[in-house]
Amino acid sequence: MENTYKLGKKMKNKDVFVEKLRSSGLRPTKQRIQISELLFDRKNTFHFSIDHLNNLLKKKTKIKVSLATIYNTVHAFKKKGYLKEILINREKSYFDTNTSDHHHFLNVKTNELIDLKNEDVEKIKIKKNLPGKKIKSIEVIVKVENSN
Amino acid sequence: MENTYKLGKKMKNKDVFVEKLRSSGLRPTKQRIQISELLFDRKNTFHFSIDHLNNLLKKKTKIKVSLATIYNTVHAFKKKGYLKEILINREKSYFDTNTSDHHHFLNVKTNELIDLKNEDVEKIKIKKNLPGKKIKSIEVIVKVENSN
DNA sequence: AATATAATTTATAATGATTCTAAAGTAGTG
DNA sequence: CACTACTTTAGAATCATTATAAATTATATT
Ligand SMILES: [Mn+2]
Ligand SMILES: [Mn+2]
Ligand SMILES: [Zn+2]
Ligand SMILES: [Zn+2]
Repeated sequence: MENTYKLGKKMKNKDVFVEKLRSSGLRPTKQRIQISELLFDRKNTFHFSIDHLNNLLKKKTKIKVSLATIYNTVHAFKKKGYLKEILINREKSYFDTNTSDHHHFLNVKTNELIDLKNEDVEKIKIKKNLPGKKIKSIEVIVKVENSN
Repeated sequence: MENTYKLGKKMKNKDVFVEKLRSSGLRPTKQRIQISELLFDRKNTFHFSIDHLNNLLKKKTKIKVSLATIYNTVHAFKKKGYLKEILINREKSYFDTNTSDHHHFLNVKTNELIDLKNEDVEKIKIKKNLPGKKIKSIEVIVKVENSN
């Protein structure tokens, strides 16, 4: 029953994103729709840098999107909670289309990130607490390298 | 019996760092000795940025040390294993004089880091492993904010 | 102690990801 | 269509970091 539209016709993907943008208070411009399709119209979530997204746009789409708009859009999506930023590297920002709480493997050679499923990490227990502070998130990064 | 020198006289701190530098293959220049004293001649380890270290040098010492030398020295010390780099922020690099394996609280408002003692975190168990890869380190960052 | 050599420091320029600016373009509203 | 606020864009500005290359210094050698 999800993804219905008007007279029960299935919505086109584009319309889903138009809806999502509008309901977020973001005008559904062709740039934002195009970026939404690249980021969210997939079976699996993934991790990307601005540079990576820029290349995707150049390869997979006809419209030209300026770098400034890519930055603007990614930050808008992050602010709305559709993306998370991940800190693995000082040189570049990385983003994650998986916005749930989860942990990561990080290949230190390639900077490739791989999601850890929650069942793959035993619950983290912090036995200390800081007075006047509350825990906002707990993030684990497991750095890995080739084992030969 | 640690920290002895020649005829059993106690080494001066400076001499300790001269020794440490020389045994690391780094010439004991006055800049490196000065930075060593600021970073390592303390009761407790701490976290710092290049900017922070630069301010310390200006306030606490007479000699002038160029920014380039601060960068060079911090990177040399990191390479020798006397410092660790911590990624909490894309804007700046942060370093840690505690080079043991340990986890952190991070105050997301102030970017202040606080070490978690090993006994404060229940052992992290990763139940999945990546074929052909071995775990190099596991780092936990517990983000905290004011709880009012 | 003077000399030679390589390492180090330094001022300054270059880099590069990100942010800013302000002008042109576009979506929504009536 | 006309109006307004939002968005996109090219290009400039920012700023932490790194590179460059000349001057200085540490150390080994005579
Ligand atoms: Mn950001
Ligand atoms: Mn570095
Ligand atoms: Zn992820
Ligand atoms: Zn620490």
